[in-house]
Amino acid sequence: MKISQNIKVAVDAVVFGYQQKELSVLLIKRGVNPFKGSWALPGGLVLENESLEDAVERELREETGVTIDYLEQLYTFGTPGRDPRNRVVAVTYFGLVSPNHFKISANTDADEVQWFPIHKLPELAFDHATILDTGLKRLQNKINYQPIGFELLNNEFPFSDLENLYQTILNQKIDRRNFRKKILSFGILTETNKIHQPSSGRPAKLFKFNAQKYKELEESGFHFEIKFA
Amino acid sequence: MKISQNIKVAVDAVVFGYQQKELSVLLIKRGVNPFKGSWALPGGLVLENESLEDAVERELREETGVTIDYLEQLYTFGTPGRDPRNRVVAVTYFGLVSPNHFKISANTDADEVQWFPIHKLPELAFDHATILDTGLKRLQNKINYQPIGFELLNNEFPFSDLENLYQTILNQKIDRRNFRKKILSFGILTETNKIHQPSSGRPAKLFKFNAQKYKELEESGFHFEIKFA
DNA sequence: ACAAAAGTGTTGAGAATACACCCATGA
DNA sequence: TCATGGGTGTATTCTCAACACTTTTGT
Repeated sequence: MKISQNIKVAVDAVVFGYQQKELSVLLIKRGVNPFKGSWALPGGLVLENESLEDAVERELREETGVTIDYLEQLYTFGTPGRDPRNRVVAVTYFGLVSPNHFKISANTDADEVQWFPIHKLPELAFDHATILDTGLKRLQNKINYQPIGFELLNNEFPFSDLENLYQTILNQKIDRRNFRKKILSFGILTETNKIHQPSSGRPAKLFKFNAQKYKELEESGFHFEIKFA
Repeated sequence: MKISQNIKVAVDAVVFGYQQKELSVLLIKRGVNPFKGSWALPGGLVLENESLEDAVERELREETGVTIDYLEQLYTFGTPGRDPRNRVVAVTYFGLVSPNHFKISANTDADEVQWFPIHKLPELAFDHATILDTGLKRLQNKINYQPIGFELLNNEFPFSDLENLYQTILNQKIDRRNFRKKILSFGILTETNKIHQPSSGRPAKLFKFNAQKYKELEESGFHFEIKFA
């Protein structure tokens, strides 16, 4: 049974960053048709001998100059007609970028790539709005049971950053005392002896996520899990 | 930028069934090279104008004659070299089949399709062992926070079936009293007035999963979740 | 009467929640 | 001294875990 199939395979990435208490997504402005001039998720066709992960990383590098800190597969979108030219199956990825990699477009036209706060998104090309939404839901879910939030913070951070991050992503208030108690009880944060000087107010101790410790705990049956009132 | 890309897109399905206290997977015996004669997951190339879901359903129908009761996307495997012929990207699906759809191969050679208990698997073609494992993990995870277990049982079932199902899938003993209490407290089971006569022992009431009720509860913020000692 | 599976409650321990004031710093 | 954000403890409620005997039926 020989089937002549002419479907293209692409990768697209929903990449989140967090700065100044805002969650943002990395978008590029399309330079070619279709949807020329529209904003879209970074991505493109997979090369013949390239793994899917390599393809995403390459596209991100080429189109945005961003260094990605966390990457996992999100979902595959393949409905016929989602690309007006050919049939394109898009394997999408979910990425996180830490603030020190937040600077973008070292090697591309600065007009063509930009962080958009999640509440100020432009119209998106193709079905990218759906993809983005899928990515956001993944983030909102996963942050409750995997320590991925740390990827969106500096290596060393004051506790309030973590609080704010969760509040921003989940879009709800959380109890500061209970949250701190819970997170600290996990024993996956190391207290550094540095302190952070906020623009005003009392200085704060800086903490560090201890990935090594987390792995150990995980292997001995520990589950990171946060619930909110 | 024109890229000539010659990657094929396939779908494969990890389909689970549950009968006689055993969890089984649906496999087919390959009739063509490569891996002719090997067991493999049902699947095949996507047709030009067919959605991915349609493709899985078609392949399952054609190759196994099975009617699927639950289907969701699992993961996409695309490492170059996973198929020795062309580059093939496989979008894999995770399926569940209820006991009344357990009969297979109405329209295919009976030798070519078979349920294999999860602990008596043959060698599998391609990277299908990895895919199967991914599917099994999905099942083991998801059964804890989504009411998908019911898809593996008859429409009406005695409580012990549910207990055994969880024990089988999670491969651990669970406390009957606590389990029943927890599940019933959700209010997503309807007690029928039928009873089930076991081969020996006291007859049991039959229950039914109330999908309507579950949807309502879910919309009002309820989360199905089971934890075990 | 016995074997087999169904059905059923209570108690203690630990976790989640709700809640408000003092502290350290810079302006 | 004031404004700003950091840091901390307790009492109550709820949920989870541990645990064993009685009931109904067929043989």
